[in-house]
Amino acid sequence: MISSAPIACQACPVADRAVCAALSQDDRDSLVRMGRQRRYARGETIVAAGDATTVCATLTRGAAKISTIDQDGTERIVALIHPAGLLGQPLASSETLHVTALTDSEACLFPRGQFEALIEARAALAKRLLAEVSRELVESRNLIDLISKRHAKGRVAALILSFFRAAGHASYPGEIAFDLPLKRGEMAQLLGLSIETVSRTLTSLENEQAICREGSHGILIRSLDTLAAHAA
Amino acid sequence: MISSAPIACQACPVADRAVCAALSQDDRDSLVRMGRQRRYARGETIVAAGDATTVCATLTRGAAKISTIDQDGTERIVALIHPAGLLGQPLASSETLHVTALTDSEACLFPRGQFEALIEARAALAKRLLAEVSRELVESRNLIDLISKRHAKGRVAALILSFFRAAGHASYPGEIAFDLPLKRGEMAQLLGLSIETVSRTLTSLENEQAICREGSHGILIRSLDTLAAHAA
DNA sequence: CGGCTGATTGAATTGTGTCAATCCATGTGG
DNA sequence: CCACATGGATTGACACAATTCAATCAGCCG
Repeated sequence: MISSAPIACQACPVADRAVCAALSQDDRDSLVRMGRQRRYARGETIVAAGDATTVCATLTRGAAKISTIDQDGTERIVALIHPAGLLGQPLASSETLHVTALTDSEACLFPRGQFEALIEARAALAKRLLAEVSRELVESRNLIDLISKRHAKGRVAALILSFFRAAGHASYPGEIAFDLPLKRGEMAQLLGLSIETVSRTLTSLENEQAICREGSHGILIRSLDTLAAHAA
Repeated sequence: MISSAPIACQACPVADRAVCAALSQDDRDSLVRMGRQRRYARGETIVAAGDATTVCATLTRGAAKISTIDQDGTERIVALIHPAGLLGQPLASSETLHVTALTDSEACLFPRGQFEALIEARAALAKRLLAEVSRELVESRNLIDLISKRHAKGRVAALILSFFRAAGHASYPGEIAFDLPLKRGEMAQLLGLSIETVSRTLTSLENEQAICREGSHGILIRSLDTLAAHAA
């Protein structure tokens, strides 16, 4: 068990983008008092299926996946969360959703009941939350956009582009390196492909000079255009 | 152009489930005054890409799809909306999303600015909206769950089950018929398959007694178990 | 070092996309 | 009322892409 600590907003890398930004100093103080900050190692569970009704959180550092587990134990990824994103929506039942850290991560956890009470009391927070959930909805639809392509190369290219954009370097020229915090199996599952196809597709993209692989998760983009062409 | 009319909440089939249900009589009256009710024929555009920033709406009858169009003109469906669902999220930029009626439908349209002002003023509306958008987010993730399967039969079976559930008959025994308001091309596009594969998969499901087709859109479920097994 | 997990590669099989023909329902105009 | 055109759905044949099974490889930790 990794230790949890009081929340320190001054040091928060997403203080301006997270939903808490909507609050007055006073309200934020009371939110801080009821929340906890916690670190997670890669692979660690952040919110288990049962807890989803009792807790919600903001991811401050790292990356996370939201997934379901069906009866025969197969995991199915349904969302990827980047810093400032929400883990466990308030006001929505999601008893079957697991949240897991994809890389070493950090999050601020809030008791769901108290958090919802604060929503009730502060219209600004509700509005900000609404905006955030709407944003996640748009992202989720982008994800659907990704995977409803007919060919493996298109899906993989689109996934790479999506992480590239999430990493922040919106539209740089030249070569950019970043991390793809998913294992092959996770990519495969998300894209509806087999592990081997993902692997082969990546080597194929590398052979045609679209990307370079660095280790198993590092990606260096050599030709945005080629990727975009495949993803189209 | 089909005529638009003042909103009549007494006759609204989703008055209890739609977001407007959160409002007091007075507030609802003012919402009614700024909104318009309108009918749409199958295939008709409800919200065009550009309008998405100026209007939002509640679907009261029928079914709709939300889609993007990429540069080479290919449409890509990213969500399916059922009655009481939202068309065009307030507070989220979605300039590239088209909304189209899948069947003859009806919706209440609201000017986005005025609607957002009302959100600002009425916490209950914001909370209700938040709940609705969260629900759509869950549904969107279900959709991802649908299509991130590796085999065509699983995807098609899961889509049928999803519409079956949305149609309301949660868990009936025996044979149930309902309508699948998507053309083959739309199903294909959504599931990342070709039209022909969708067609062949349906005949295959029919051959193994899982479903019966009635016309091109009617589905009669003969074996929920078989479908569920494929969708697993 | 040996055992582990994850990634890659190869060869054979199966599934899916593509192209093309046909079918069916619907609607239109003569 | 029929002939015809139209858009969608279905079916077949073939090529190609993806899955499967199996072997190998690379990195990591005890």
